[in-house]
Amino acid sequence: MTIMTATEPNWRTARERARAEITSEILDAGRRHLATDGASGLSLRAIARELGMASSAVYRYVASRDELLTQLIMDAYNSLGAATEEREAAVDRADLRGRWTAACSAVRDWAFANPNEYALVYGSPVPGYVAPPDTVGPASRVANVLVLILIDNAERRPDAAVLGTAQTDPGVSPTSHASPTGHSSPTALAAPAAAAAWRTALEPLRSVIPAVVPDSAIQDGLMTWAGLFGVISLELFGQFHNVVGENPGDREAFFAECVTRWAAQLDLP
Amino acid sequence: MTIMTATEPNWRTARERARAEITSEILDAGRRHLATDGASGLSLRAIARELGMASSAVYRYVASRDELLTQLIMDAYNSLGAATEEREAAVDRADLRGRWTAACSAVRDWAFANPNEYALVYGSPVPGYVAPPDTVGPASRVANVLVLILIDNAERRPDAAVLGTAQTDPGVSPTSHASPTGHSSPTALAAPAAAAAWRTALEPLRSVIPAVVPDSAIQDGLMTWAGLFGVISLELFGQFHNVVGENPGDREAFFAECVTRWAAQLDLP
DNA sequence: TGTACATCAGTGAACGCGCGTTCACTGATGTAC
DNA sequence: TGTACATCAGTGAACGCGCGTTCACTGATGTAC
Repeated sequence: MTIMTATEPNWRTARERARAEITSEILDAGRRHLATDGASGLSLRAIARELGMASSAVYRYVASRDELLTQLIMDAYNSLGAATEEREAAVDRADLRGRWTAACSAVRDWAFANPNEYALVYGSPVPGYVAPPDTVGPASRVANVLVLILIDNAERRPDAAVLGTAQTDPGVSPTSHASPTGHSSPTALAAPAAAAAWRTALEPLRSVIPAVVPDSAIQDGLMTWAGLFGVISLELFGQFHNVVGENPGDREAFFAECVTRWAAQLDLP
Repeated sequence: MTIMTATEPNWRTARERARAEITSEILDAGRRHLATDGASGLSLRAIARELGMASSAVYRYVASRDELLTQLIMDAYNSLGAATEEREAAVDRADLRGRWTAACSAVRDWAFANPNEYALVYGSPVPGYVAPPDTVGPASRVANVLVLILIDNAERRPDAAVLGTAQTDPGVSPTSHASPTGHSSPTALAAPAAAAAWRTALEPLRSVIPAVVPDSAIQDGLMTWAGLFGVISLELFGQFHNVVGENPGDREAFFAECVTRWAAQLDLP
């Protein structure tokens, strides 16, 4: 069973090597079960059965069902995060639109390659399960990539920052960088003081993003972020039936057009 | 138990009245169970227990667990659809922006009032469950409301249609009605023939929408539709932590700003 | 209005299944001398 | 290099639980004459 090789010299003992191997086999089996039965159908007994071991043996590797679930969630976030970072990093730093496109399609590709892990983290929450704080870091890797693009874009023409910050320009709700129609929000006209409420709402993100990025760009960033995951979720969860074509290439073409328009909304060059 | 009143004269017998009453009690209990245990935790035995009847008695009202689930899904779609239609119908027909705002906030309000039913229909699909075709109609009620707004908006200035239809304007990807930056999509520059792919992808929706509405407006409509459900899902499923503020009014203010900007993207007056 | 029969709601026991988790135990692997 | 002891992987039985669904049965409600 345990093959003695010198190819992995950093493993101390055969026992540890075997342990790592079986642990990852358990995680793999868990991922496979996620596919057929969903998160709430994840069963330690079924995994044990699949690996040909007694159900009690799994407890040598995993403390409980919930711990396995947490592990799978973290892995999913990290896998998606790594895929996105990698694809985005391959693009020339100055090509903001290219970076945006790379990141978006990396997310979509990952989601369709791993639909159940996507559903696990971006679908309905597992009832009765509460995510431990360890998941926060991995969960924000995709967002981080997108935020960096926003920052680089703002630094490209830093004048926009002065126009956009709450201090210098309160109460006005710029509908979009790109709107020539010049609608001002009805709320802004009726109650100038309350119109800054959306800026206040952005505080948590605002506090971790440099001042070059105007509030309005943060708002736009969040909206495209929501659009990205909205499009992917609707498609993956079956809401595109009779809406977007199902012929080869249709879904991809629709998504590509979304990415293009999001880029325009973000004013990426 | 059964109170004899003449207030519902259309009920033929006491038996039928009781039957309808208990059926709806079962559905209510099902909805309550959805809340605590999620769709995959929905249990006929638990419902029977809650109603104080033998587990086998539920089968007088419901053929199987899957049938109950289907019923709950249809009810959810209909409830959301009715809420949206009602709120939107209360707005002056000419006030397109008001109608859009009413529809959007109706969806959000309903989602937060019925988080589990929302998750049931817009969250991860229930593993092993396939929705019967009866659900298609109710499922599209929200979309219908939004589409009608798009149509009325296009009819407001029908010239846009000529500019936007595939026949007269193929290959060019207008990033937005409202974009003054004038980026043309890189795809369009590289391969004009393939650039119309996104138009082809819109065919299913295209075929049920009058020609006054240009392809580009359909694309924008789909993107805001995805943005709407994306924002609601991300918020409801807990992805706004450390992103959008959690003080009273923050989430609402953020959403209101989203609605305003979506309206601008759709070029609503 | 009264009786005979049909319909239907509800019962309780049972079948066969799967689950998470614990526990005392065996036997192999690793470590200290 | 060899032995004695500690560590750890894996076993199999058990506990107590919940589930969907079926079935023969009782008793109440409705209907036709």
